[in-house]
Amino acid sequence: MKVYNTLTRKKEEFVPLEEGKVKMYVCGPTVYNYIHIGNARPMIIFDTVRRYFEYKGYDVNYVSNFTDVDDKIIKKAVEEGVSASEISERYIRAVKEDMEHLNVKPATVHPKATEEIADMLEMIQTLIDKGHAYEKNGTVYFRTRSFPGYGKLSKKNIDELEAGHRDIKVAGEEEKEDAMDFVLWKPKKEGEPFWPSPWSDGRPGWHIECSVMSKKYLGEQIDIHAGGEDLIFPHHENEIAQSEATNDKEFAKYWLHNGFLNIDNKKMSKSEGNFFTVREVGEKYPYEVLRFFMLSGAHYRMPLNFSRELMEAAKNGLERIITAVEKVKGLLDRAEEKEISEEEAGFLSQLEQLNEKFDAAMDDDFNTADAVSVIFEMVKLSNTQIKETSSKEVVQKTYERLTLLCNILGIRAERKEELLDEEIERLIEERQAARKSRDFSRADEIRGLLLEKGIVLEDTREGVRWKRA
RNA sequence: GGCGCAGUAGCCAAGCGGUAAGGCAUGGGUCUGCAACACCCUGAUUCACCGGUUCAAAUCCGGUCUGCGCCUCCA
Repeated sequence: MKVYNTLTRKKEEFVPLEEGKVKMYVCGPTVYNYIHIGNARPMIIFDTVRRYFEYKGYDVNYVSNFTDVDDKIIKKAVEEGVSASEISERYIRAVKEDMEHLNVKPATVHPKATEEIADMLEMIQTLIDKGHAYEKNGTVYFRTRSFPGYGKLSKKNIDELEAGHRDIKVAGEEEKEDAMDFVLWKPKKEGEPFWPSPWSDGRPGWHIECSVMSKKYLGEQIDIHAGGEDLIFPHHENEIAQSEATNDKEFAKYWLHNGFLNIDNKKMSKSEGNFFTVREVGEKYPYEVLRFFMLSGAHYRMPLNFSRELMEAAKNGLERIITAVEKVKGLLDRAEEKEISEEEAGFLSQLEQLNEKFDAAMDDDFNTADAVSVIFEMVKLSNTQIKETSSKEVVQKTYERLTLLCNILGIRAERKEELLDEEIERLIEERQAARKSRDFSRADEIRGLLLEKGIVLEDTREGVRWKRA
């Protein structure tokens, strides 16, 4: 199994620190608003990574935080005249709902920054004691130049960074020893939430959170640390500096970063006004379409463009998979238990081969786009080979394989069991009666009527099927 | 200025040294009362461009053009 490691800029064979176990940390959202579809990309990608590891038999300890104290949260709280925790609690709830809709499994632990302050104070103190941090007027800074490996993840050179930002440096923060130093702890301003500390009443800097939560829930060394590519610098670079300076051990072995989700080939941003929340998209498309789009649209490290046309294509593609799964499922009850024919034996071995092809795609740095294409190949195989006369064992195996692969990608491939209201049921029956008596104009009239209600009918050999438009 | 990514059919996209996966869309056909679904057929002598290496290149090397990202809060 190969994973692309940002640290080495190479695909590497995945070797866990501990046999059979994967410890992974994924930087979670700052909860000051509903998440947008760009936030959803890493959630879906790394949830899929996790599912694949689990499928491979690993015991995955998956930690993803909520940053619940931050300038943006405070700003929002002030705007609404409520407490910061009210804001963060509200949006944590919303994120969890969105995650559930997107079929993102809850993390093993979802730590919140505000509940880990004690451990942060401890790590900051250690850094001060070891000479990696210093305090000035209640603010604690990390002494960046004291960590020799600084820049190894982002491949940046400290001196070049400084040169490029002389203008910004002038803007403030003159009390720092060095422009590259970053904040570990900062004093409160009037009205802001705060926690007592040896240096000042205040709150932690952003980067220290992840170092602390990762250590607390996964240990000093972890297998995988992941997040969006924009976090490489400075966030992940700073985490490495803090964690390795504290623990004197390599922090994370593999660093995985997903590419951006773009709109009209431009990065989503609030200033451009070109962003959509997960909920907005969810009003127009089923959530599973969004998930399918994210996994089939491009490799996770590449930028992914979002547009109506591409979502339509994803919707139609997913529909094809679901239709195939439903067909096989429908045949399950009716299929006869009988000896497998020679032809079917060949079919079964093809199924097996496709499953291996799927694994090979996923083994190659989680190539979900390729993996999805294998599902399509399996769909075609199933559509052409599985019929009413197929033996039960073959139908069963096809159904299991198809749903297994979909499950690994977190794609819900079955329509929800849903009861139609009585009137609709009655209309469908009436239409069937009309068709039987060859009153096709009445039958078509009813079909049109149902379509207006968002019900699409399909007359298959196995009877009438319906789905939501 | 520094670091990095990408350019493959109408659209999306895989492939990363051995002669172009898959999906969507289009057009034709089979099935169907019709429609939908499904199936069959329809598509790149060619992978931005120019050189080079090689028996062999979309894949490696050099250069050019174009688009994008990071370097500041950001998934």
